[in-house]
Order: sequence, then C-alpha cells, then structure tokens
Amino acid sequence: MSTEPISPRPDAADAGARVVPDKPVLEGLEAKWLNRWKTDDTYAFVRPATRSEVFSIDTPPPTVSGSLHVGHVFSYTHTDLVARYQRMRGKHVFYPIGWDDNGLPTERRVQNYYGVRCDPSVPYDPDFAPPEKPDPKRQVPISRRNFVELCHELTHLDERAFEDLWRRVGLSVDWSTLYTTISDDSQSVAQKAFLRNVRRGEAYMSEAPTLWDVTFQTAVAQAELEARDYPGAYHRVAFEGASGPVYVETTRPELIAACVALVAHPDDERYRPLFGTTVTSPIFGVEIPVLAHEAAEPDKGAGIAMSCTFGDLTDVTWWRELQLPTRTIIGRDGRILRDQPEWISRADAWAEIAGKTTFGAREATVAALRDSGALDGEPTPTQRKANFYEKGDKPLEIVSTRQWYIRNGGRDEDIKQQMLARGEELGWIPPHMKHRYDNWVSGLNGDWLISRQRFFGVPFPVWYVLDANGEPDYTTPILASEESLPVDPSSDVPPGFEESQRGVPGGFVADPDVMDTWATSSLSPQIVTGWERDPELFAVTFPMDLNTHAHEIIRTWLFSRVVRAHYENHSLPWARSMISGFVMDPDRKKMSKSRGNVVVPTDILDSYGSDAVRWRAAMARPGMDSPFDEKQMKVGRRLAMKVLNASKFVLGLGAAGDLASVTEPADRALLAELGGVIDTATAAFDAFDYTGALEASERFFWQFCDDYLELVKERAYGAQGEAAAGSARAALALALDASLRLFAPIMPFVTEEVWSWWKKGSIHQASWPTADEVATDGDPALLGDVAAALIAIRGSKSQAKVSMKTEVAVAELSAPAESLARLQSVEADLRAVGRITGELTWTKSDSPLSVAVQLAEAESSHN
RNA sequence: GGGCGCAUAGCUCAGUUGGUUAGAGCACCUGUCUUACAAACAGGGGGUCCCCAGUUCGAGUCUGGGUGUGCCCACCA
Repeated sequence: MSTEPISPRPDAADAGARVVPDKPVLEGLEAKWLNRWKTDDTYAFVRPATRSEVFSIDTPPPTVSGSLHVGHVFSYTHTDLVARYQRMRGKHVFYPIGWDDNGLPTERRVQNYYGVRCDPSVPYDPDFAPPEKPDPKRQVPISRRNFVELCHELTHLDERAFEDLWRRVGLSVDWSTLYTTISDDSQSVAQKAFLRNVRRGEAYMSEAPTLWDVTFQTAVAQAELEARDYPGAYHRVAFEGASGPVYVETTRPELIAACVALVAHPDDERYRPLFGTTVTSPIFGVEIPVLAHEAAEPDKGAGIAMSCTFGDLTDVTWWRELQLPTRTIIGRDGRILRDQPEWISRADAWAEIAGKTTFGAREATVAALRDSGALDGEPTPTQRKANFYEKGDKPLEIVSTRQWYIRNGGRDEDIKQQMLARGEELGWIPPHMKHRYDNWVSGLNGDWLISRQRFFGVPFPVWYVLDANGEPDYTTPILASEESLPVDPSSDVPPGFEESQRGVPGGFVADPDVMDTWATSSLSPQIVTGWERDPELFAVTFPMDLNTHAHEIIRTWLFSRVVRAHYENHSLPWARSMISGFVMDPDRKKMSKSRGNVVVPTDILDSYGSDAVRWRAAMARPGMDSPFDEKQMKVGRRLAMKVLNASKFVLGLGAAGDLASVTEPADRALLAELGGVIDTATAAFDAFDYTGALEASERFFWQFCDDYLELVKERAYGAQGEAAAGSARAALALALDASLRLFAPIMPFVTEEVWSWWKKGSIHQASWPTADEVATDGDPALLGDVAAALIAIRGSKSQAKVSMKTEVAVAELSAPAESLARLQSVEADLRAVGRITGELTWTKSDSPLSVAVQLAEAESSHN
C-alpha cells in the first residue's frame, strides 16, 4: 500500500467555508435539493465521443393511467442506485424515463374519469366539454378526435403526478430525455419499425380465431392473458345418435348452436364405434359428426367433448386440424348474434337466445334443455380456470378476426431458437431469471398479435385499395413511405390518391386499428437512443448497458424488446437485465388492487423520507421478493439522522488535513480498514450487488461512529498535543469524505446536504472513492481489538449499572501478545475513552482478550 | 400438472471455494440524561441452520429423497 499523500480532487480543492447547522434535521432536505438539482441540471447527460464512456439504461415506461405502489418505488430505486454509482465512476449516464400513455388502460381511465366513450361514427365537436358529473352507466358517445383529445388531456395530468413522485424518490434521470409512447417521435419509430417488419416478412396480416375481450371489444395477445378462477357448472347434455343418446358434459351449453363436432380420443373404447357417425344436437337439431383427436382427454368430463367455434383454444386446434366448419354465434359485443345463422333451421329455438349475453343465453338454453329432456340431471357446480384479459373482468371469447401479427417464434421453430439464443446471450441478474424467459419463449403457441380495435394508440401506417364493389383488398396493403411518418391513415391520404377517394369503390380505406401499446414500448431502446433520428447518439448509447424492471414483465416487455432489436438491429437491445423482486404484503402475498393490500408510496415517503425508503429498497437484492415492513423504514431513517449528526460532530472538531498528517496507529488503522471497505463496496456495485455495497459501507460507518469516534474524541480535541490531534482530524475528514460518497447512491439527499457543508459542487458529480485515497500501512486488526477492549470495559460499567463516565481505578488487560502490542500502541486513546485514570496493567495470555476493572466508587457517586 | 425460487434467532436477512464456539439489524430484557445524536447510547439473553438418508476426518454449506411455502406458466369438455 502506498503512503503517498493523495492529490485533492478538483471539487474538494476549495473546501473551506463550513456552514454546519447547530441542529441538523432531515425535514426540508428533499425539497431543497430537488430544487437545486433541477436548477443546476445535475444529472444532465453530456454526450461524449465514445461508447465506452457511456452507461445507458432502459427503464420501463409506467402506464400513467395506472397507479404506482411501493414495489415500483423499490424497483426504480434499484435502477437509480446503479445509475448514481456509474455516474460517480465517471460514466456519462444515459438514463431516460418515459411514460406509457397510449393504449387501452388510458382509454378506460378516460372513459371513467370523464364519463364518455368513443364512437367513431360521431362527428368531431370542437366545443365539446365533458359532463360535469360523469355517469359511468351513461357514457356520452363522442367522436374519435374528441376522445383522443381527452386522452392527451388526462395523461398530461397523470404524467405530472408521476414525475413528481419519481423526482421525490430521487431518481437521477435527465428529465430532458423524457419520452412518451404516444409522442410523434415514438409513433414514427413504431410505424417505421413496423413497416420494415412487414417488408422483411416479419409482420403479417391474417384472419384467424383470436382471443377477444367483449368489454373492450378488441383482440388481446397471449402475453396479456391471465387465468383466473371462474365459477361454472357441468351440464350433462344428450346428443341423439343412431343407437341412442350420446352424453357430453359442458360448462358452456349456450354454445350448442355453435357446435361443429363431438370429439373423443381415438383410443377411447367407449366412443370408437361412433367415430364417423353423426349425432343430432339438442334444441337445434343440427347434424354433427363424431370425430377422433388425440387432444381429447378420456378422463375429462364424459370423455367426449362438444367442439364449438369457439369455446376454447382446444376448439381452435380441432377446428384447424379436423377442418371443421366455422359456426360463429357470438358477436364482438359478446352477445349471441341476432340474425339466425344459415345452419340453424329452428327459428323458435334461435329466438330464445338471439341477442342475449352468454350468461342470459346459458339460462335460456338450460331451460330449453330441461323442457326437451336433453338435460340429464341437474348442473353440478365446478370451479374452473378461464382466460381473462389482465385488465378485463369478463372471460375472453374467441372470435375470428383479421389482425396484424409479428413473428416471435410461436409458430416457427427457427425463430424460437433464435430468441432462446438471445436469452442465452443476455446477462441476467440474478441468473435464474433466465428460466422465466426460456419458459415463456418455449411455451409460445402463436405469433404476437399487435393490432387492437381501439382508438388511442399508434395507427397502422397502412391503407387498402377498394375494389369496384367497395370491398377492401387486404392482399396488397398500401404502405406509407418512411419519409411521411408519422401518419394517421384515417386523415392522411396514401400516395397516388385524393381524399375524395376515401371509402368509395375504386378508392381506398384506412386500416382502422391501432397498435397495442407493447408494440411501441417494445421499441423503447430505439426510441430513447435516437435510432434513425440521431445517429451520433445512437452510436454511443446502443445497444444499451442495462435493462431493469420487476420479474412480471419478462414475458411481455423484456421479450418483445428482444424480438424487435433482433429483427431491427441484429443484436440484443442491452447487455444485461437486472430484475427486481416484488414487495409483498406482510403476509407474503402479492400486492394487488383486488386484494386491497397495496401500499401507497407517498404515505411512506411522507413518514420516513426518501433516503429511508431508498435505504430499504437497497436492502432488497435483485430478484428477491421482500415483505413490506414499516419498521425497516425507521432503520433507514435512523442511518440518515446518524449521517447528519456524526458529520456535524466530525466537522465541528475542525476536521482537516491530508493523508500525510495521519500518523497515529489508530487513525492509520481506520483508514486501512476503510480502504478494504471501499474495495468491497466497489466490487459489489460492479456486480450490481448494491445490497452488499450498502452492508459493507454501513457496517463501517456504525463502527466509525460507535468505536473510532469515541476512541479519538479526546485526542482530536487536543488532549495529546497538536500533532496527535491533527492526525485524528485528518483521518476523520478522510473517512467522512469517503463514507459520504459510499452512501451517496443510496441516500442522495442527506449525503448532498452534508457535502454542501464543506465541499463545493454536488456529491453526485464527485468521484467514487478509491482505496488509494486512504492508503496507509495501518493495521486493520487494531480496531477489532480496540472494539473488544471497549466492549469489556463498557460491559463492566453496564453490569455495575453506572454511567459510562465512571472512572476506572484499576484495569488489567490480558490478551495474546500481538493483540497486546496493538492495544499498547493506542494506550492513551484507550485510557481516554475508558476513563482509565488509575493503573493499567498488561498481561500476556493465550485466551481471548479480556479486561478486569475496578471502578472508582466515589467518582460515580458524583454523577 | 410443468418450471423457478425460498426455508438459518420472535421478525427481516447475511453466511464467498465444506474448516474453531453460526452472524447482523429490528424486536425483547437490563441499564445510562455521556457537551454529535433520547426517534440516542451502552450491555445482555435468545438458534435441533425444515426433516430423513448419504459423501467426508469434518456439512448451515455438497448429493439424493421428502415436507412446507411463494412466484411464473399450463389447465374453459
């Protein structure tokens, strides 16, 4: 280790004017420093010349129409810990943030907030004002343009609240790089990437059975599914066959009219004789084939299934593989079609269910079955799982619709293997999170459905030519040119056409759909790094260094970005992903609105302060779920208070000097230990183990306060002369300086406050400490022996139930030779802190250090 | 049903490649009004490292099996 004095850092050169408050408090620090950071643009990204100088981070754009809970605060804090560390290491940290403001969640919130709904057939009303009192049951129909205007209005409000929260948490993002997924720029990126996907054959349009949310009346993607418990009942229903009735058990009797086959397993002896024959459906009397297929499970229900178009995903398989006809009876609104289908001949039976909801149709069907005697016994209740759109509250239906897809490997083994290879290539923190990615990619059963039949989103930059009959030709869509982006095909005109040709035979029509929000946010790396917009920025920021978020969106956001970058950039979007765990409720259950156990972040920020909450977040390692416990916040707050008080004390002692003036053994030992702590914390942070870095720093700091500070207090005041005092003061200053910087990523507010008492500039632009700064030949074991001696002396006083100020008349210290030597080197300090006024004897011993003391009775009674 | 975690003090968690008597914080108990800090400080008690078997001179740590618990996915007849 070098004992050369370090040269002072530029930002410390002017350390002079000390303005240390008499009674420092945490209150008010946040407002003070947030304001200063904003004014000084402390976290501005300054574009460097080379990629290696940059650390770039992709952060999840939160859905602004949603609400943030304490889990979000933890996860975003984790990112910020790394960002601040990297900045102090001298990196130009590119750390943008965005808002996901388009999409269905926003539309739903606008509907509820204003009491309106979008009806594209309504003309635009420039003077429209939303109802004074929104009535959720009577939403006012408004034009698409009015609706989109309201979406923008409300998202602006929401975004302000989000920004306030993130600033308050202390995220060191450069707010000038803020993006939104509905901005023109994002729309251009989304449309351009889509057009290229289409041209390269990675995106395509197809008419196929689609998972359909009847409430929002849109298709949804596999990644948005959520299986939930749903009450149902088995109905044992008779189909008439040539040799008697065939019983099926169904939970969806309302779909009997949509039945296209009965299906049993080819090896099922019970049904083998029926294969190839037909049966007649109850109520409707439609003739239906009995077929065999492997996917039928003999031990489920009656072992023979009623296959409908479409009751579930198995139906889709049978429909496709057994080439069954399409008999759709459920419309996009989730109701039974009003018009009698051509394969139904019994008008009276149809009339009983026509136009009804699935629930109403089921009741009517059960009544009809009962009347006709086709119902065997009573329905038996069952609890089943049904697929829901994660934001919806009615089970999904399956309807056949025309949609846009992006190939993701769900229907193509080669692409699937490529995506799995990308997962291998990515650095996972913690490593086991890769399994979730692998599971998801391996289990994909279809391509990525990106179109939504909604209004507030990025439109598809596509038109269709209308033939002489006014029917669109979907086989050769007109694609917008890249120069024209962003386009809105509903108001922009495709090349070679006039607006007057819109919607008329021989003219054109716009694609009516918008992209799902994931289709835009999947391009966040391209959006923020200036892909195709700012080549210089792109060159120094892409592929990004780090991606962060919690584990529930590995299957959606993480995977979709890998897909897009794979196609567009032939690379990963980032080198590594740091995945946060969840904050669970105290019973270790997931927090969710429906459970009512969500902790609102502003409440705990109010109670404990941002530094304390950040401290608690830093105690949760990547990938680790942690139960919410308010008591833990207090510990963080206590540390923040300790930093204030200890700093005030140290600076009040006149802490000053450089490494060269640190001459006393205790002081050199402290710095030697600190050097080790700095190395440990640095290695931990480099491995994204912010918790390990904090633990090492915090352990040192408490020991610094409780033992070292007490040990050298008297000497620092000058009890042993000026040189010895100067040594202590210099060591105190150096240790505090480094400790503050070790804590700066975790507790940015309190460290910045203390820094301002004696340093120029922001601590967050200071450099991360290095062991070289405090390099001495001190004995790292010395302070351990001191601590042991102190515990022994304090223990005696504590046991005697006297004040720590009580003087020690006689002390006998026994320890192994090397410990004895260490302690003798700091005898004066030891006497001072222990108030050993009388005789102090040293005894060599093979057993661990111990101290026998005789307390001065008279002295303690004076107190 | 498939996958992945977790299980160490009352609670939250550390325990690197196997190696003295298993640690920290909180909580608890007992003290101390000590000129940085009473939302403080000092001291103390507290563990069958989930269970069983195995490998080893030696297992909290490695292997196999089991139990409990949580998350993700699948499961609509």
